[in-house]
Amino acid sequence: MSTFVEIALPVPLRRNFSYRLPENIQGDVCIGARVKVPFGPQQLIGLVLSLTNECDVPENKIKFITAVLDDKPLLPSSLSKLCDWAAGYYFCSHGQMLSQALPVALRKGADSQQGTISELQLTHTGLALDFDTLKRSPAQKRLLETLKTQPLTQLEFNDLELSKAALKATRDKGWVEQIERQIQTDLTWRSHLTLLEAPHRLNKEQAVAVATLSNQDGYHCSLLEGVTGSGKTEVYLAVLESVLKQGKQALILVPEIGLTPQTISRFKRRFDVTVAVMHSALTDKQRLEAWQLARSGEAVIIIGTRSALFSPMPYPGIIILDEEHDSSFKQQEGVKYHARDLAVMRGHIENIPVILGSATPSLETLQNALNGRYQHLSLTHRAGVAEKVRQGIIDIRNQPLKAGMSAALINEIRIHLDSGNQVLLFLNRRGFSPALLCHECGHLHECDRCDAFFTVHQGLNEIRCHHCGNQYAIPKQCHQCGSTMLIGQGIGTEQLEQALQNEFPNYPVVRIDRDSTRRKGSLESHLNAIHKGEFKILVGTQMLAKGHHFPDVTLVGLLDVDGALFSADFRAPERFGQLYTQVAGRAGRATKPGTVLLQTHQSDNPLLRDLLNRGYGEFARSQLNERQQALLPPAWHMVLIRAEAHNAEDADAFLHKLGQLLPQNEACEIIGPMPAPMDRKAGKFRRHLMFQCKHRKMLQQAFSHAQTQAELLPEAKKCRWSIDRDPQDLL
DNA sequence: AGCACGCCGACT
DNA sequence: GTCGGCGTGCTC
Repeated sequence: MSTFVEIALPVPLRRNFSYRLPENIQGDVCIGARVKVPFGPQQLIGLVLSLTNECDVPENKIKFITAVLDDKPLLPSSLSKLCDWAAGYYFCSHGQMLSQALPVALRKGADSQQGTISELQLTHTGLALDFDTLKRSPAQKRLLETLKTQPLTQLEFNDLELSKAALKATRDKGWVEQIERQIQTDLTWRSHLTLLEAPHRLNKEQAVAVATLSNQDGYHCSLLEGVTGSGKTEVYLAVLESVLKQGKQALILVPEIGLTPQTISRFKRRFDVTVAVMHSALTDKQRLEAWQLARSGEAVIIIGTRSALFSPMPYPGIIILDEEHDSSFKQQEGVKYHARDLAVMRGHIENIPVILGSATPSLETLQNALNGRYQHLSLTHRAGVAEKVRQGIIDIRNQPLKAGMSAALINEIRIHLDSGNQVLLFLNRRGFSPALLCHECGHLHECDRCDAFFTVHQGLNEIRCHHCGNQYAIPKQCHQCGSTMLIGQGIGTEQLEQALQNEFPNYPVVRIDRDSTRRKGSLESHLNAIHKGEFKILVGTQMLAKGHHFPDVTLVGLLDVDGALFSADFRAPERFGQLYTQVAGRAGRATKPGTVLLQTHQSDNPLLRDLLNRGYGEFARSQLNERQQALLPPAWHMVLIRAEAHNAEDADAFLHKLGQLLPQNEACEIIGPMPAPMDRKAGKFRRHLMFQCKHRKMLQQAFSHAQTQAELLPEAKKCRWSIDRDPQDLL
């Protein structure tokens, strides 16, 4: 009879915890069940990892389990295997991994079995109501009319895009009530799949892809490389049809920005099945409901962002990850897992196919496709686009610039505007100016907590540090010499917007960046206005590049190619290639050929020439070659250890010791400790240590050994440190 | 991550 | 006098 249990707890500590089992529940606890345990001054909920008879934790420290919450494992075995593997791969504890994988509500102790879902429905009064009396409240009227045909879940209510106020009003008047309904496991879809619309006609390439992808049994990973507008989604839908017809569920992962109501409705329109949507804006309760819909098998299509990867599926059929190159698939806080890599692993474990789709595949995926680990399918035909995009480089060496724009660019903008089209300009720097300069003494105003300059935000009359929360009113005088001659240095989107408005007073300008879209829903309303043609000039940061299509844009300008292409990060060229290809794909359509213009000081740069002349595919292949030469990912494997402390020495000392625990040979490389690209951030010093290995296995073994030792170092307590396996950026 | 404990500034 | 700011240290 076991007396001890090992528990995974959702705390950011890289270890598990042991507890004693009280006599009265010894027989009733199984591996994988949730338990409530005392942890310091609080009670936490953890998962049982194992039952043992012995335990080396000192007698006086070990405590008793408070309660057992589940009588069977919470997660299906495939998911606990995935978490197991991921904990090893990302050098974290099971508890850390589980706190990513479990809906918060379950971590807080919500009932896992009961599976209820709350729905809105009409009350008796509401049913009896004459809707014509609601002429002056159209939103309420629409809500009541929808509810008359069917009850709505919270999520379906969100889809209606009605305000919370409208709902509140109808509830306050006693017309609408919220009830809890049992999730009924309606599995008729498994034998009778109904299509709501006829599939589109596929072109030859699509048909080949669908035929290949539909005839797979068991695990296969495929890269679907399809240029923008080549109809990847139609391929997904056709493959889904065959998966669903076999009575199996599908998991679809999309980037954060890609999960729009349009994307979701694309899937809902085709199949008459329950679609569960999971994204970061859900409340804990909504997320739990979606999770339970997936686990019961009632949800047939589960579509979501990164964390939806951990949705349980009793009838798993396929995993599709769209825009696989997108960096939002990499978790940046807590366990820094990559949803793409874990999706492939999950496919392995569940023994189901995985499709990675992109117009601009990441070098990681491309390498796997080229060496045959993944199947490589291509869609090269852009539907409805006759002419190839015109592309041009504007050499801005020694050119006078107006708010960052050369005369050539301004001229081109005018031509496109005057022929009635829209123009899109990219500048990846928000604010008015990226620095505030004293015209008399040359002093640049620097954040007192970071190694960074303040950005001037003229509209807010503030200077802000974009790296911590620091903000002040724009100073009247120089902090160094007292002069009042302060000028903004450099160009941000806010200034570019103003300059364009002055230059083209007859063409309305809109700016899309984090500042102009801070309010919830304002991005959508801006985008709508753009589609209606209310704006002719579009200014924006990367935000504007991803996922949005503007058919009337015929000119795209990239103002600061140099900043994007030549950053300290080794992935900068890859990212730029992807950005460039994505925006080029957005310019123009059948009747209106598109133009893309790049401003650079390095017009003969070979990278840039390569990208423009040969396209992303070839560019990516030569990049891959360079990474191989430079012993960088994906050729070699990398783990980055970040340490931060109030004084730099503490961080350095720890990383130095850690470095000494790592092996030294020709198949691995230790770089650092060195200052992070931004040495001081939010008042703390940040240091990096990189460990790279030729072989994945060696990195795994060497680092997990070193990590265990490092935890015990006295230096480890003097700083905060984190591990980033396969880092996406080195910042 | 929480949460407690502990030590210094502006308020009923 | 104390309420509360967040630095530090611990959690089987």
